[in-house]
Amino acid sequence: MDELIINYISKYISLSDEEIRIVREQNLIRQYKKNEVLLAEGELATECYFILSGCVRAYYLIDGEERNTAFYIENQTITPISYQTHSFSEYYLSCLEDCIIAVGSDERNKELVEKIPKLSSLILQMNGELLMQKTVELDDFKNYNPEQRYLKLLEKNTDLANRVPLYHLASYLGITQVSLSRIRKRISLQHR
Amino acid sequence: MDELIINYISKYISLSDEEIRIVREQNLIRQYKKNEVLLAEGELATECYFILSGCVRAYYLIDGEERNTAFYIENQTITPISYQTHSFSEYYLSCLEDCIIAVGSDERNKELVEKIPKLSSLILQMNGELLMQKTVELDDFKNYNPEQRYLKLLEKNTDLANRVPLYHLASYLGITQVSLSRIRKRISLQHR
DNA sequence: TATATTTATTATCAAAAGATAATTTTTCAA
DNA sequence: TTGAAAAATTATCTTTTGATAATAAATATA
Repeated sequence: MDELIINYISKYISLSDEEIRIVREQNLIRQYKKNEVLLAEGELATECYFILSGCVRAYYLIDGEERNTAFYIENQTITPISYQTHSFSEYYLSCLEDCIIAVGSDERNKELVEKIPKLSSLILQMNGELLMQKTVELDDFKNYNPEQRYLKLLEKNTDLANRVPLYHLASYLGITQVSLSRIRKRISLQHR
Repeated sequence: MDELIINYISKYISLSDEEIRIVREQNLIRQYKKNEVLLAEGELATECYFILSGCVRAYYLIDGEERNTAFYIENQTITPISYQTHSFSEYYLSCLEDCIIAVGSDERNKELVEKIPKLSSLILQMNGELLMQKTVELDDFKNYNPEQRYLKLLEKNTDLANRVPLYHLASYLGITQVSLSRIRKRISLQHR
C-alpha cells in the first residue's frame, strides 16, 4: 500500500533502500469510510494527508449551504490551512468515497525530514508546483464563465467529473446545481 | 533602496552583516515606466521580480480583451509561471505605475542561495504562505458573488482599490466595468 | 423486486450580468 | 486653462443565473 507513497516521492527525488525503509516505517496509514469527516470547521488541524485511494472534498458552510472548493484524489496531498497557520479551520474535509490515506503530523514530519534531509527539497518543489496549479486554477476561474469552466473540467478532469455527483461539481464551479443542469442541456442541444 | 529587500528577508530569517552585503551586491535593481511590459504572452520568462515600489498587473488577452488576474505591489514577489516551467507565458506583466523592482534570474538566484543556504528555508516559507493566500483567494472567489467580492476587496485591500482604476478592478473581480459600476450604485443606494 | 433515498432535471419568475452605445466625469498634457 | 484622452456611469436590451418548488430518474437497501 505504501508503495504508492514511495513511487510518488521517487518522481521528485531518488531514495536509497534505507531511506525507503524509513519512509515505510514512519508512515501512518488509515482507512476512512465514505462521509467521514477528516476536519471540521472550528477545529485545529493537527494532521496533513496524502491520499492513497478514494476522494476527499473541502467545503465551507455558508448560510447553511455546503460550498465545495476542492476535490482531492489519489496521489494528492492535503495540507489544511489550519494545519499551517495553527488557526481554526474555516472549512470541512470530508470523504466522498471510502479512502485510504497516509496521515502526517508535525512531529512525524519533522522526524522524517531530519532523517532524510533531501525531503525538504521535495517539499520545496511540491509547493512550487501546487502554487502554480492554484494560480492557473484561479486565473481560469476568473477568465471563463460557468459554461466554459464546466467544459474545461470535463476536458481536463474527466476522471473527477465522473466520480463526483453533479451537485457537488456545481458548487465547485461556483454555481447552483440547477444552473449546471441547464448548462448541460444547453451544451447537449448545441452539439447536435 | 535595497534596504527594503533586506527588511523583507529579515522578517523570515536573520542575516549577518556579511550576508546583508552579499544580498546587496547581488541585487539588480531596475526602474520601469508606467505601461512598460515586463513579460509578454508567448515569451519565455527569464526573470523574477520583487517590487520595491509601484504596481504591476498580470493579464491575459482573451478575445482581444485584457483580463486582469493579479495585482502586485510593494514587498511582493512575482514569479512568472513561465519562469518556473520554462514554457511560453500565457499572460502579460505590465506596470500600472512607475516601478522600482529588484530583478532576479536563475543564475543569480542560484548563486545567492549557494552563498546563503538558509535562504532556501525562506523560499520554502514564502511559497507555503503564497500557496495559502492563493487558496483562500480562490475559495473566496468561488464562495462569494461579484458584489460580495467587491466589498471584500474594499475592506481587505483598500490601498489597491484606490490605486487601481475601476475598469482594471472589474476584470480582476471577474466582471465587466459596466457591471461593477452598477454594483457600486446599488451599494451606494443601500447605504443611505 | 419493491421502496425509500439520493441525485438530476424541468418549470416559473425575479435578480443580476453581458453586450453595446451614448454620455458624463475625471485626468492629464499641450 | 483648455482641449483631448481616459475613466466611469447610464440606458436599453438580451442572456444567464438564482431561488423555489415540483417532478423525474437513478441508486441503494431492506
